[in-house]
Parts: sequence; structure tokens; C-alpha cells
Amino acid sequence: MATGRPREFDRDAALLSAMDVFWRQGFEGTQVEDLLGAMGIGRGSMYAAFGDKRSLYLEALEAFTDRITRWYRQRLLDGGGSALERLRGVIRAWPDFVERGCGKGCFLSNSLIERAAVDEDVARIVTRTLRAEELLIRGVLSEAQGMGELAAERDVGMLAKAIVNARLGVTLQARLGAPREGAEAAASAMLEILR
Amino acid sequence: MATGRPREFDRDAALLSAMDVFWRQGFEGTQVEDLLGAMGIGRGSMYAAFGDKRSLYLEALEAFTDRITRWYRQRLLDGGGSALERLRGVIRAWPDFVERGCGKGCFLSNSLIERAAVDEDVARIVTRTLRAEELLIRGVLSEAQGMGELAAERDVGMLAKAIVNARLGVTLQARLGAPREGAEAAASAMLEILR
DNA sequence: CATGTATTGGAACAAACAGTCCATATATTG
DNA sequence: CAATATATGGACTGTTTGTTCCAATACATG
Repeated sequence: MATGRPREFDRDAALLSAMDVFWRQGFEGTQVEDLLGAMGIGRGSMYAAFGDKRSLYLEALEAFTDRITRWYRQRLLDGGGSALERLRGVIRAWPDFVERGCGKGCFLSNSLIERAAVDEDVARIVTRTLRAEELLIRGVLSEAQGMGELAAERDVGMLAKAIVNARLGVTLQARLGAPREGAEAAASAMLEILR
Repeated sequence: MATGRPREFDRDAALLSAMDVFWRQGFEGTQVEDLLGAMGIGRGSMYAAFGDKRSLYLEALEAFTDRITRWYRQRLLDGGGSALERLRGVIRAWPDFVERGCGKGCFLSNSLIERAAVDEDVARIVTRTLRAEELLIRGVLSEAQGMGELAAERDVGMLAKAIVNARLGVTLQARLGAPREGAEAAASAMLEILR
């Protein structure tokens, strides 16, 4: 039994390149040729390896949510310091995110706006990811409550939702290339609420 | 001097119909035929009255920002009650906005994500509108400070930025058709900060 | 009523697009 | 080394898209 000619390119690396293009230009704003150029492969290879444009987009989106979720878990669960201190660290990172984003924003927010209404798979991925982010934050807040860092009467569910909401606002500012101050203000407001 | 055949349709009404389509489907997700159907006119009429697809989009976006800005001024300047009470009223309206939006979200946020990076006219309109919103809110906060409703040492510029940021987050939730609670949490957080 | 001017809507057009096809190439397996 | 099976990339295709064109139309003016 023969196995056929092996793939010449790195599938994961090509997927990351595609992610970057979709992230910057959106689904409809990207043509297949843009993808091929960035991935450094031909049409046949792309269609054989990823199916079609939409499948590639979905896979790129999943890859992005994996990265985000991993980043969150690392900073919120495995990081050092008290529960509240770890959460504060994440929030304080928002302005840097805006500055380094350079008009790309957050792939999740971009997908949400462009595709969630017309592609239910996108809607599912976005909803699931945001829910996971919210629950993760809520868990950290509960831990902080257990440690006495946060008053027991505070509604951790509501706080978590407010923080996720503010983070979404920050992604819009990042996409616009807005100055740092907007994200700084959003971050201080959330930090103030956690006192 | 003759004046020519008069236009058969209402230009403003047609523009509003086009706005609704762009709002729901985005710029690239909308084809000219969708617009013609919604506007109830033929191709020739549309191109004669609005130029081309992009010009129509820009005009629709301006119409939207006009409406938003007018709504804000009405609620924040002309409305009854103290300065802070008027601002609280606007913030408390967020959850209804999410519920009634039904997946449309906010045309300004949608444009920002889809078009601001590739169309500098869109970027200009979005930036200008958000700045106006922020300044309006800051003005109301200053008024509240003058009246002793808000502590004099609070940074009204920062508060205004944080409120705008949270509002942007709410528009994303609205686009996703997320449950009311997310916007309610965002609103309570901002109300809490204004105490 | 005749003239001038702008509108209307559908036909026509060229460009752009996602996706398919296929001859060639390059591995693995027996 | 022969046979098998998959990868490659460029040519090709059928569709979709934004825009233009134009003959027919309808109003305002003199």
C-alpha cells in the first residue's frame, strides 16, 4: 500500500498565515489569491488541505480562539500572585494590546461582527469562546472572594460579564487604531470596580 | 429653461432603506441588487441619485451618525433631571438596545470593524463620531461635578472614555444577539463607577 | 403645445471571483 | 525498480458583481 507524495508545506504555519490575512481583511475582504500568497502555496494544495475558503476561515478562527484561551488560562490560572492580582495583570495589559494591534483588533470581535449573523458556525464559536472567557474570569473572582480579597457580597457573575464587555470595547478601539488612553480608561474603570 | 423629469422616489426614505441593509449585511456582504430591492428603485435611479455603492454607504453612515448624535444630545442636554440622572438614563437604556437590536448591533461599530482599515473616509467618520460622543458625556460629567453630584477630584475625561468603551462592548453583544444580562452587567458597572 | 432636461429600469459589459481540472512531480510500499 | 497514491500549481470555467448605456418617459418652462 503506497502513501503518496508528502505535503511540502507546514500545514500549521500555513494556517497561521491565513489567520493573519483573515484577521486583517475579514472574510469577504479576502480573496483566495491573498491567502495563497501569504501561505506560499498553490490553489490545488490549499483546496486539498483545507477544503474551501469558508472551512479555512473556520479553522483559522478556531486556531485563534485556542490561542486566546490558552493565553488566558496561563495568565489567570498558572500565573503567580493572588487571584485578584493575576486578573489585574490581565486587565492592565489592555492598553498594550491596543498599541501593538495596529488596526487588526481582535479576530474574535471582527468575526463576530462580519460573520456571526450569516454563519452559524461562526456564531457558535464566538459564543462558546466568550462564555469560556467569562467563566474563567468568574472563577478567578470566586477564588479572590474565598481568599477575602473581594467582598463576599459582590456579584462575581456580573463583574465577570462587565469585564468581558469592556474587553470587547477595547478590541474595537484597537481596530480603529485609537490612542492608548481609551483602553487605559477602560482598564482603570474595571480595576476600580474590583476594589 | 426646462427642469427635467422629477424624481419619483423619496431620496431620504431610500437612503434609510439602504442604511438598514448595509447595517445588517455590511458593505461587502451587500450587493447592489439587495439595495435596489430594499430601496424600491432601479439601477439607473440609484446611480444617478447616489453616485456608486461606496458613496451610498458613506451617506448612509453619515445619516446614522446624525441620528445617534441627535439622540444623544436630546437625552443628555435637553432631557429632564439632573446631569448625572440624564447620563444614568442613557446607560440604563443599553440592555433594551441589545434586546431590540436583533443582530444588527450598531452601524458605527460594524463599519469600524469592516471598513475603517480600508476606507479612510469611514475611519474619519467613526473617529469623529466617537470623539463627539465622548466629549458630550464629558460635558455632562463636568456639569454634574459643578452641581456637586460627582466628587470634584474624579477625572471626567477618563470616566467618559470608559463609558464610551463600555458602550462599544455592548454593541458587540447586540450584534451577537447575546442575552440581556451582559449589557445589564456593563451598565451596572458604569453606574457604580459614577457614584 | 413644443422644447429642454432629468429620471427610469432593464439590457449589456467587463472585471473579479471561488472553485475545478489535470499533467507533472515526488514520495512510500512491495 | 515498478506500482501506487497523493501533492503541486497553473490553466480554465462558470458565476457573480459593480457599473455603464440607452431608449422610453414625464415633468417644467416659455
